[in-house]
Amino acid sequence: MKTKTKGKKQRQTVDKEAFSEEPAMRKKELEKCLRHKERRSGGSKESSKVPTGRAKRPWSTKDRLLRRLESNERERQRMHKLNNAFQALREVIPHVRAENKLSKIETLTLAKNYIKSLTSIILNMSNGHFPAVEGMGGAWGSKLHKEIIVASSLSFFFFFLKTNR
DNA sequence: TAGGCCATCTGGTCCT
DNA sequence: AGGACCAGATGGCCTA
Repeated sequence: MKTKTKGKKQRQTVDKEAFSEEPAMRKKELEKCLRHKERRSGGSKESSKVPTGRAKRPWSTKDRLLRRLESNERERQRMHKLNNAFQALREVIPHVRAENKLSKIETLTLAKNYIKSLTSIILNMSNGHFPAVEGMGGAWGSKLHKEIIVASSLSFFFFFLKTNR
């Protein structure tokens, strides 16, 4: 059972704990999963994806379900990590809506604008060359990131020298 | 009540 | 081979 923050909703998850409980419960969850699966596969929209060439695994229905549940759990953990990262980002972005939690899209947009602002501030302060912000693509994650840190440090250093003379 | 936002499930694909 | 990543689907909660 997972509880969402904000008391928004309580969602029933078919997790391994439930799976390993008493047989009646286990059977119920199994049936629920299979029903859900049938509903999806028997839906109006047929999957247009080309089946992979990978050999079919000789797993029983139960094994398949167990692996599915494990996979679900991993995916849940991954999403939780992603949400933690979003939360960490929210906490470092200055914004006016302190009482309302920023949505994910708002967080990303604000972060982008914030970075842009800081970059232009650094650029103005250092008065030197700085790589163009637009069109840098993947470089943001590595090379440019280091350059920003170096530029920030230099800017701060020069600023410090000027103001402490 | 419609629309926005979100968590979760799921199956395909990529990567190690 | 198996885990990570991704995108689509689904359904719940909240607000205007």
